[in-house]
Parts: sequence; C-alpha cells; structure tokens
Amino acid sequence: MEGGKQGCAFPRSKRLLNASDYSRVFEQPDAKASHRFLLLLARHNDADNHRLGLVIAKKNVRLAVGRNRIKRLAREFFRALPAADCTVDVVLLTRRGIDQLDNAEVSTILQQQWQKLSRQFPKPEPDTSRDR
RNA sequence: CGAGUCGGUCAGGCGAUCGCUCCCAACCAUCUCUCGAGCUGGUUGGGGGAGGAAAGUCCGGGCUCCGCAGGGCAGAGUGCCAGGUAACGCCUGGGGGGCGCGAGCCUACGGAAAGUGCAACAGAAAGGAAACCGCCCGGCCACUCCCGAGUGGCCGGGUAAGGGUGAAAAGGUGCGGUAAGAGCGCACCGCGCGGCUGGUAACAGGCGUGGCGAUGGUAAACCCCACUCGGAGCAAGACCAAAUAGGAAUCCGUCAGCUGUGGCCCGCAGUGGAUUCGGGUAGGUCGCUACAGGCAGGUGGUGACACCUGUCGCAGAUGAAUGAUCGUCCUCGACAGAACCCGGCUUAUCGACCGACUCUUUUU
Repeated sequence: MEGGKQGCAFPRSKRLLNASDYSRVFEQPDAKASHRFLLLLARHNDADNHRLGLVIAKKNVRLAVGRNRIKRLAREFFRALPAADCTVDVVLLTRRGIDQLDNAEVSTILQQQWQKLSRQFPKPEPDTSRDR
C-alpha cells in the first residue's frame, strides 16, 4: 500500500471475490437504495476501501453485450469515487429494462442512488475513523 | 448504362486523459536457503488483448476419465454415385429430377411383386373396382308410314371411346379396326424384362422382347435393406496445503452379492457388504492454449484437398479483463461478447469494396 494515486485504480481488493462475501451482504444489509432499474445493498466492512459486487441476471438483461456494458459502467463509477471514512461492501442488482438506457442515463442513476445510499451509512460508529 | 448470378475481403478511423488483465524486463519490499536463485506483493517501462458469426448447441472429431471398448438384443442416426477429410449429417466433382431466356439455383434422391396401416368430400364405382347418363346388339309390346324401317317403353346382353365426380378412374397420342368398342392390330412415346456399348460407379445410349388385368399413391406412417454409433463430459480430470484424514458401533455374508455400467443380457475387471454415529470441505495450482494454426511461394489434382519450402507467434479471464470520457473526421457505424480446443451447419446482420460471369437495350 504505497498511497500515491490510489483511488482512481480498481484492483482486485476493491471487488467482492467469492460467494461468502456476497451472502454476507445479502443476509444483513446496513443500507439499501431501490430504483426502477436497479437495487443497491451495502454492509459495513473492515477493509481499507469500498468493495463492489455485481449481480446482473440473464433474466433481466438478456444479451451478454448488454450485461458487460452495465458492469463496465458500474465499475467505472465506483472507481471514480473518493476514499471514504466509512467503507462498505456494495452489491448492485439490476432490474428489467436497464439495458434500454444509454450510458449517460445509467451513470446519472448510479450517482443518484449512491448518494441516497451514502446517507444511510452508520456514521456515528466510533471505531471506524481511520487515520492514515 | 441498366437488371441479375456466383465467389471473396472489411466490420468506423485518428488523438488525449483515466482504468482492467496476461506476458517480458528492471527496481523495491518480504520470506527461504545450497548466496545464486526462487516465492509473494508492489512500482516503472515495453508488448499482446473478442467474432464473422465469439451465438444456437444441431452434427463431427481431438482431449480426459470410466480396466479393454469385446459379443448379442434394444435404441439412435445416415440414405443416388465417386472422391476429400481426423471425422461428419460437411465439402468437391459427377448422375437423375425440377425451376430460370441465361449466368445459375433447388433437390430427404434406397425399397411400395415381405407384411401392416392411411386417403375427408364428391362419385355408379377408389385397388384383383365399377354401367349413373350415354353408345351398340337381340327379343317382346305399342304407334307411324313410302311395308321396309323409324320412334318410344320393358327385358336380356355387349361396351371404359364420350359426359359427369374427384387430387387420382387402370398406360398416352394418332391411324386402322368394330354392331358399338377395346393393345384387338400398327407407329411413336411411356413401362417391365433380357443382352450389348460407353462409364470406376450412379447412370446414359441403343437393340431385342412383352401388348401392359398389371407394378396406383404414401416409407420426414410403422416397416424392410445397407452402413455408422460404448458412456459421460474441462464443474472432464490431476495435484497441493489446511481441516477432515483416520475412524467407531451393530448386523449380514464368504464361489454369492455389490461396484465399474450409461437400457438389458453375456463377458471382463475390481472388491467383503449394508446401516447408523461422529466430523467436515466445497480454497489454490495445473488442465489453459502451439496447433488437423495463419500467411507467402512451389508441385500434383477438373476440384474439395494433399505434399514440400520459407516465415509469423495471434486473448487466456475465473464474482469472470479487452473499457470509459472528451475532441475531431467521414459514408454517422448493423448483428452482437471468448470460457478446453478445432472442423462444419444453421440463425442474426448497417453497409462498403474487389473479382468472375449472364441477360436486355443502345452505340462502335
């Protein structure tokens, strides 16, 4: 961890990697943001940064090209987020019809829903203030 | 110039910034030791990074495991001939049939004299068929008259040429023939059978022969014949470390049973078996991309393709990379995303370009 220009990169450590990571979020989410086209679930973690997981069902976005597009947009958005005091594991689920939107519209929705989610974070936790 | 046929190529370009993944090199940190390397993490630099269909998963292989992939039944598939291939249901060439003026295109194209089944409606009759109208002959009765016939009715027979029904009416057309008709006879065509010629063959040509009461259609209906096919799939499968490991108890058995085995039987191989209790893991590495490989040239072949030489290195992710934003140009960008790998088929698709060829009109 050499500091530097970290925060714009999106390495392995910023993703949810296995099934247990996912089920931890699903079982007890601390915050959620629901929208016509997507659903965000979040749970506080002990890592140094946010971690993202994507669940894009074939049922909701039929074409593989479409699923890839949504994933890339989501990663791009989370990559650009600034470092936060309180870090969470986030799972993004998509709903039907999201593949009809263009890139700009999806980015806007992601921005709105992230803000909505951020307000629900358990701010007053004493131990989470990390010094670096 | 216009209309069209066949084959092939490409799949927005350029620049800037910020990212992802793999490989290589250097450096830094950590650990290990046989002190030079190795392991892990990171930084910097360089390089590679979706498709013609990556798709549907419809065929065929390779590869892996099931000991070998053996025999029989069942089941599935293929179906003109020859060749190509690792193999195919693919491709090439050829033959038959159909369509088009033509370049060309389409073709599930074995068997209906082994058996079973099926065919609505109409029609007199529909498969060893059948006289409804009609046509013709004979007999009887009635009527008419030019006394030999005609007309009408009834009865008995002949007739598949004509009408009508139908998807289809039992070879077709023509001439002869006949009471009227009929392969009854003849010619041509079709069909069956037998030689002959050409061809590897499918098949074609021609000769003879049978008058054709016999052989109707349907086999993507059962079926028959010929040929092919063992089963599962990279979550195949192999390894590593940790935790299981390992076990414990009860019962039953010793030419049987069970497992491999996927439908069955035989064969073969392995093994004591069943139940209960307790305890758990579903992390990482390999498989994983270099081959039936691309490109160029040559040789053989009508061609699919084969062989030889040279040259190139061209994605390997694993909660799953190959992108985002901005600028700019143009013809304003379709269908669409690798997951073990190849060969095909099929389906989706904005357009652009190249080559060969055909037809119509005009001009020379």
